[in-house]
Amino acid sequence: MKSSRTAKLELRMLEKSPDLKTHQWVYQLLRNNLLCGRIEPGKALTIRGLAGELDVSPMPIREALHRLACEGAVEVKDNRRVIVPAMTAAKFNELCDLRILLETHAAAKALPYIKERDIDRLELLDKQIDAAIVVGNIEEISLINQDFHRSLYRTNPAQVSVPLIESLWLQLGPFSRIAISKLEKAYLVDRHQEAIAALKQKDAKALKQAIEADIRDGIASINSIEGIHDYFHSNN
Amino acid sequence: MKSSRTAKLELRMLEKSPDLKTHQWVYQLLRNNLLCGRIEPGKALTIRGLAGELDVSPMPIREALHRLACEGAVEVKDNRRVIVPAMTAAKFNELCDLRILLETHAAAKALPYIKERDIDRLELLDKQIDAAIVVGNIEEISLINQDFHRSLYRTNPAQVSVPLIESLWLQLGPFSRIAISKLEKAYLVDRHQEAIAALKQKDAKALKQAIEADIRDGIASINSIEGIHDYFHSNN
DNA sequence: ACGCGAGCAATGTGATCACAATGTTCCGAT
DNA sequence: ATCGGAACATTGTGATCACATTGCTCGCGT
Repeated sequence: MKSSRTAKLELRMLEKSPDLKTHQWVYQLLRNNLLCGRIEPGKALTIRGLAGELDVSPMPIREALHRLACEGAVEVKDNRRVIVPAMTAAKFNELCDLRILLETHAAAKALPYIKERDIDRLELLDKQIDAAIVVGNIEEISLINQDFHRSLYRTNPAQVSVPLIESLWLQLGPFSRIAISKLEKAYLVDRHQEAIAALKQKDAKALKQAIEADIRDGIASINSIEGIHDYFHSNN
Repeated sequence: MKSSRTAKLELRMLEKSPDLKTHQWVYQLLRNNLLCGRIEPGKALTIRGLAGELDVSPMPIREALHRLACEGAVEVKDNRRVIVPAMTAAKFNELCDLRILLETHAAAKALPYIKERDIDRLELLDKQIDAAIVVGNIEEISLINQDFHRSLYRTNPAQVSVPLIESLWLQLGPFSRIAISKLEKAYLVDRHQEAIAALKQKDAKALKQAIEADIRDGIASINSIEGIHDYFHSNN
C-alpha cells in the first residue's frame, strides 16, 4: 500500500495578491486545499517542505500551520509532527451533529437581516454550483457551496458562529473528499432552492429544515458509499 | 477618562514548567488573564511590549497572539494593531445563545460516558468553587468554573465541541469580568449540584436544563447590574 | 541473517536582524 | 493659535541562523 504520508502533494495554487501578507496567502492556500480534500488525512506536513514547495521562508508557513492547528484542520502530534488527522466514525457523527446544530441556528439568526441583494447573491452562487456540477468539478462545487452557506450566515452583522462553523468544515473537508471521490457520478443534489424559497418567505422553520436537509443529504450520500467504513480509523 | 488602551497591565503570572514550549506558556498565560478578565476590552497588545514584559523573544508572543486571534480572543485590526475586541449587546446575546446551544449539546453527548470517577472529580471542582466564593476570589471562581464545564464535556471521547466552546468563553471573558466586578457581593450561585444530580440519574433532559440554567443565571446576574449597558459599544 | 546502537539527516523552536508600514510628535507656516 | 507636514519612534512581518530533539539509516556484533 502506498503510504499517503509521504506521497507528493499537488497543491492547487492561488495567485498571491500583493496586499495579502505572505502568511495569509499560505493559510488560504492550504485551507482551500484541505477543504476540497486535496490534502488527504494522514498526510504529514512539514514546515521546511512546504516552504520549499511554495518558495517562501519557513516563517509564514509556521504561522499558517499553527492557525490551521488551532482550527482543528491539522493536528500537532507530541513528536512535533504535523499531520492531517484521521477521521473516526464517532468523530464524523459528532461533527455532522454540530454542523446541523450550528448552521440551522446561524441561518435562523441571519434570516431577519436578509435583503433582496443577499438573495440575489445566493441565487447566483447556486447557479454557479449547478454549472460546476454539470462539468463535474468537485473541488469547485465544494468551495462555492461553502461560499453559499457562509454568505447566508454572515448577513447577520452580530454573527460569531461562522468561525466555529468553518472549523467544522475544515475538519470534515479532507475526509469528505475521499468519500465524494468514491461517488460514481455527481448525483449531488442540494436543498439550496428550498432554502432560498424559505428566505423569500421569511420562514425560519422552513429555512432551518432546508439547511438541515442540505447537510443530511451530504451525509447520506457519503454513508451510501460502498465500503466507506474502511476509511474510518478505529483508534486514535 | 483614563484610557485603558495604554494602561499598564498587571498579568497574573504562571510558572513555566520546562516541558512546556515557550509559546504555549505565553498562550496559556494570556489566555488565563483574558478569561478572568485581567485584560480589559479595548486594551491594545503589542508583541514587543509583551516580549519585554514576559522576558522572552518576540517570536513566541507572535504565535500566542495569532492563536488567540484565530480563537476570537483578540482582534487584529487592519492597522495591524492587536486589541481585545469591545463587546456589543447583539454580540453578547449571540455568544450567550451559542453557549447554551453548544454546551447543552456537549453535556448530553457526554452523559453516556460519565463514570463514577468523573462525578467525583466534578464534585471536587464544585467544592473548590464554593471555597473560592467564600473568600471572594473571582478570578479563581472563573477559572475553576470553566474547569468544571470542560471536564464534563470532555468525558465524551469523540468530542469536538470543547474547542468551539472555549472560543466562546474567550470572547465573553474580558467583558464578564467587568460585569462581575460591578457586583456588590458575590451572590454567585451555580446549578452544578443540579447538573451532578442529573448525571447520577443519567437524565439527559435534566442535565441540559441544569446547564442552560447555569449559563442563564450568569447572564441574568450580568444583566441585573445597574448601568451595565454603558459598557456595550454601539458601533463596531 | 537478524537485532541493535551509533552517527547522520531532518524537524520545530526560538533568537536576532532588516525592512516596510504605521503611529506619534514637534516645529514651522499661515 | 491652528493646521499640516516632516522627522522620528514603534510596530508587525519575514528571512536567516543556532540549537535541541526526533526520525532514520547504515554498519557492527552476535
